[in-house]
Amino acid sequence: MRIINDITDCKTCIYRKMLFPDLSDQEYDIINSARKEYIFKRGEIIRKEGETIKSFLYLRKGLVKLFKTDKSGKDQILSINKPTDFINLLSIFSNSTYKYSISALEETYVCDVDLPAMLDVIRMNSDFGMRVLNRISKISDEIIENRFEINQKQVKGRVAHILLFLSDNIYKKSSFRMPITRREVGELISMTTENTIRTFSEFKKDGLIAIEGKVITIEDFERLRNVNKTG
Amino acid sequence: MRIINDITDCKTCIYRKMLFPDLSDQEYDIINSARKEYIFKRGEIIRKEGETIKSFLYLRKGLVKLFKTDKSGKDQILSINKPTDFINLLSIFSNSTYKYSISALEETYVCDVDLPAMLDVIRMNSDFGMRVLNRISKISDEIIENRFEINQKQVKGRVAHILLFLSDNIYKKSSFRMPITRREVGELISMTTENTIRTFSEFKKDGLIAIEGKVITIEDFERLRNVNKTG
DNA sequence: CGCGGCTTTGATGTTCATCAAGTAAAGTGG
DNA sequence: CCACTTTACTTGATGAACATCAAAGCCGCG
Repeated sequence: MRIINDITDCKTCIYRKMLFPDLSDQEYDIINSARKEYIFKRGEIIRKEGETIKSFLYLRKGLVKLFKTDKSGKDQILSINKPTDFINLLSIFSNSTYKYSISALEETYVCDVDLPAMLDVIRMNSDFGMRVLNRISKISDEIIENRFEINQKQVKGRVAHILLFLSDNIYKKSSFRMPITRREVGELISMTTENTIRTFSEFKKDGLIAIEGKVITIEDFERLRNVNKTG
Repeated sequence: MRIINDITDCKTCIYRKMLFPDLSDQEYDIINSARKEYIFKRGEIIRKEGETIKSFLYLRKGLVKLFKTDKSGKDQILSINKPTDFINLLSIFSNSTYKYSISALEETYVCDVDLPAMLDVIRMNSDFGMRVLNRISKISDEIIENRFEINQKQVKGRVAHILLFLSDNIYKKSSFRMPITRREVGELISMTTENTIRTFSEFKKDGLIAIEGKVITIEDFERLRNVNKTG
C-alpha cells in the first residue's frame, strides 16, 4: 500500500457526479482537505475485521472483496465490489469497528476521507445525506438478496450464478480473467474448493465455458443462465 | 387489520425517546399528523413483497417476521423483529417497492407514518437523519451477521442458535411459547421441516429442552450454548 | 530450484433432503 | 357445537448431494 496523489481536487474528479453532484464549494473543500488517496496491490488487506473505523472509503478503481473469518479460520466472502462502491458503508454508521475485512483482488485505488469531515458534510447537506442513506441501503440489500439466492441453489446453480455475476456485472464481457481463486469462489457461494473445481470442470466438459489458465470464457450463455435458474 | 387510536400524540408516546428524542415541536407535529396506527392479528400480512413503499413503519408492540418467497413458492425468513424496530427500514431508502414481505407472528401494533413527512423531517433535522442511518445499518448488519453464522453451522447448531435467539433476545426467559411453527424455524435457518422437528426431538431426548405443546423450556443452557458453538 | 499455495481427480462417508404415512391440532362452515 | 378440512407435527426409510480425505501435478516466486 502506498499513498498517491492522483487527484488534486474532488471538484474536478471524474467520480464527482457519482455521489457528490450537489455539494457546495465549501463542502467540497471540507472533504478535499480531509482526503487521502491510497493504492493497494493485489492481495493486500485494506481494512481488517475489528479495526476502528476512522474514515470513509471510496473505491475509485480496482476490485475488492468483503469477507469475514470464523473461529476455525475459514473465510466467508460477503461480496465483491467494484469502483464507485463505498466499500465500508456497511459498518460505518452502526459500528465503531469493522465487522468484516476488505482486501484488494487487483490493483485498487481508494479515496479515504476522515469520518468526522464526512459526517459534517452529511449534517450540512441533507440531500447528500439522503444519497448516502440510499447507497448504504442498496449495498446491504444486494448482499442480503444475493445470499437469499445462493441459499436456494445447489452447487451448479451457485457456480453459474457467480460466473454470470462476474460476466454481467463486473467485466461486462463473456471472457475474463478470474479475479478470485477457486477456493474464494467456494467461500463466496458456501461450498468446498473441491466441489467448486469439480463444477468448473463439468461446465467445461459440457461446453458451457472454456478455461485457459485463469481466463474463463462463457461459451453458452443460454444454457448457463438456465443452470443458474434451475440448479 | 384495523385502525386504532391508542396514541393521541407522538410527543407523549412512550416510544418517543427510542428514536425521536431530539425533535422540535414542529417536527413532532409533522410526523404526528401524517401518522396512523394499525393493529394486526397473528398471521396477517402487514406488507407484501412488491408493494409500493408509501410509509415508514414502526413496530410498537408484537412480533413480526420478514420473509421472501422464491419462485417455487417456498419462503425464506430473513429475520424476526420485535418492538422498536423499524420493520421496513431495509427497503425504504433503496427501493420504491418492498423486497420482502412482513407478517405478524402475534398481535402487533404498528405506527405508520407517510414517507414524505418522514423524509421532510430527516431533511430538517440531520441528527435525526443520522439516527435513522444508524438504525438502518444495524438492522442490515444483524441480518448479514446472522446469515453468516447460520451458514457455518449444521442442523443442531442452527436449531440451538434460534432457540437461544428466542430465549436471549426476544423473551428473555428460559420458557416461552414458540411464536413460529417448525416449518418456519426451518425457513429461518435453511433446513427442512422434518429435520427441524427431528432436531427438536433429539434435544428433548437429550434433556436440553422440554416441549409441552407450543411451549419450549430450555433446561440446560450450558450444553445448548455448547451445541450452538460447536454444531 | 524448491517451497507453498493453487488446482485437479478419485474414493469414501456423512449429512441432510426427499418421500411416505400416520397422528394431532386447529380452523371453518353448516 | 360438531363434522369436515386443512395445516402442523412426527417418525422411519432411502438416496442424493456434498464434505472430507488423500494424493499428485502445477505454477509462481523468492
